[in-house]
Amino acid sequence: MASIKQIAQDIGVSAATVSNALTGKGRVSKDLADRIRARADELGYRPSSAARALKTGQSGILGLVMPDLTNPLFPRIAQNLSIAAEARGLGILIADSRGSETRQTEALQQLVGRGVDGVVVVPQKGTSPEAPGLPMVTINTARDPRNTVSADHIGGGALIGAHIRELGHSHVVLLGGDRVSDVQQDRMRGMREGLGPSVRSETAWGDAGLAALPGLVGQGATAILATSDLLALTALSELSRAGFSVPEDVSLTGFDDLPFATAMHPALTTTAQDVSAIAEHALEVLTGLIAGAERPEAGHAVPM
Amino acid sequence: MASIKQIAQDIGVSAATVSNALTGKGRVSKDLADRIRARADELGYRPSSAARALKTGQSGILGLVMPDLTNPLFPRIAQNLSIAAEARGLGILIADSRGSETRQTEALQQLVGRGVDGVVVVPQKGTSPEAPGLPMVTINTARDPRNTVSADHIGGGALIGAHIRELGHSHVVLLGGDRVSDVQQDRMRGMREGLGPSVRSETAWGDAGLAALPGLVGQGATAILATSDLLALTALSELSRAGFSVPEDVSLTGFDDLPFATAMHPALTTTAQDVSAIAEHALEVLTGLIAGAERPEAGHAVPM
DNA sequence: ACACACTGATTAATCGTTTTACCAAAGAGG
DNA sequence: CCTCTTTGGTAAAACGATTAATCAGTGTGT
Repeated sequence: MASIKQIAQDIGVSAATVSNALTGKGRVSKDLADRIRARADELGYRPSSAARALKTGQSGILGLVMPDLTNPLFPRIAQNLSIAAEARGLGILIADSRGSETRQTEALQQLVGRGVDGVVVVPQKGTSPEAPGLPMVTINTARDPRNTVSADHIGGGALIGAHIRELGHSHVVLLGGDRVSDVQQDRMRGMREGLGPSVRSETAWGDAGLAALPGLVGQGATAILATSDLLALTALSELSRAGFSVPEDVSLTGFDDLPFATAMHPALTTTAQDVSAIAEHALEVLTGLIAGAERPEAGHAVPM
Repeated sequence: MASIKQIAQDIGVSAATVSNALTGKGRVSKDLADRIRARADELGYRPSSAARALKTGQSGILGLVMPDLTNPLFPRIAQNLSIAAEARGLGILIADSRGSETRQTEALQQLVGRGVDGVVVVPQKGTSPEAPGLPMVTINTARDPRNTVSADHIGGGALIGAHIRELGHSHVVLLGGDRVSDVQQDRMRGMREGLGPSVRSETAWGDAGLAALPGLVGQGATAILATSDLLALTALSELSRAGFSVPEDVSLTGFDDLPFATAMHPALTTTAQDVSAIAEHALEVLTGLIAGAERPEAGHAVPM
């Protein structure tokens, strides 16, 4: 309600002086500046973000396009991005593309229309959207050419693979949810690397893969390596329905370290992304781009 | 980039006419309006939301204050609110208070500073925040006097209680996470109502309550009624660690119907909030308040 | 013919802030 | 005493859209 003009009148100076005093930019005497600030918080003054945005061309708001908020991993990313944004005095406008690619592009348009200064996109599986003339960073995986920053999914997969190999397994199943997901592809590739040539591994995808699990275990597979915790949970249910118990009859690993993974009994073997570091780096690059920096030539992978 | 002035010059009319043509408000001849619109999308014109907000005093953005995005229930609410907002042409700025009450008030301040038109608040357990002179709706539970809309937690609890009673249980444990949570209090109250006087029930809270579970089951309790799915999952882990199996030795129920509840085997008995209806009603009330309507005198409870 | 309504457009003010250019007064240096 | 620099401040023009007030024509009814 209270404007800069109000304060100016009260104190008896010009609006420009008030602006200078509050932002600390122009030249204002220490004493006067103090009086202005005092009056400002007496009135509970808040600068109009609309007016400021209009004049400066910067809204101080970033857009965030998420593939699906009901998948627990993404809110975690959103939360960390919002922490990182807050630390920089920026706000975050979240758009959910809810699984559809068309909604993803719509969301992007919407955000542009609302005047965000830049966008962070976690792309829909298998897509690589573009923002029309707007600073943008992508959080995906190394496989995506437009990727800006991501967890080192290959490295994380390798960790799990190696762990399983060291436990002495010699026949395992790699379980993926969706072939078109670059992230899952990279996790699988990493797992194979970690397992090495000595371990026999079979690959199973999606619902068909889930259904095939009991059979594969019957044929001697001693471990299931899922590409996500959610998938591991479903696999667990499928296995116990078929009469196999974990970890007695077969080992099971996940990916992402979702809250329920540790609450499960026995706790799911899993691996955690450093979501906070990813968010931090994403915003670092994005604020750089907004300030006019060059786009870094290569994506950055945060270790697991 | 392209402004209204740009279009006006190109066509050879005044800026006012362009504005009128595009918003459909003033009087513009059909023919001219068409030419203006055509030129507008040739240039890819997007009205500056900052300018519009400045002039009209409305940003078209709502604020959303969430207690903790890592709890899977809240992203679901956020998602549904964002759907409801989108349908009304509004954007949503999300702030996460991450479990702290001070951060909750900070977040509210921040949103106000960013010029949101109104806020939806899902309060921190046991708190009831206020927004300074801003339209606001609260999503909590009937117990909260400032509540605007909520699931019928009492009714939901009663459903579960009745279900358990009908199954023939005569000695059960009500398991809560945190006493200060109004929502959990109401769920418990509902459960007691549903169980009726014939069923003996004991109440257990928090970590101490979890630890006491095996003992209580040993003393003859045949069902555990948790106030949330997340809590039920932890209870499951605690029970199986103690050698009890679910549902053979003891029954277990949850609340919220989180995705993992159905993925568990056996599936967790649980109850679902109609989050979509809640979101819809919350925005209905909020947009009403923004338009100047009176605050409805009582909170609205969406049935389970 | 004359007042009158209607149509289609324009002018100009306004929202609140930032910012450039300018100005007055005061001290510094010669 | 005159010029030069520094300090502290103001005036005014933006930014891009909306909107009330106005105005020039063109029919219309009497």
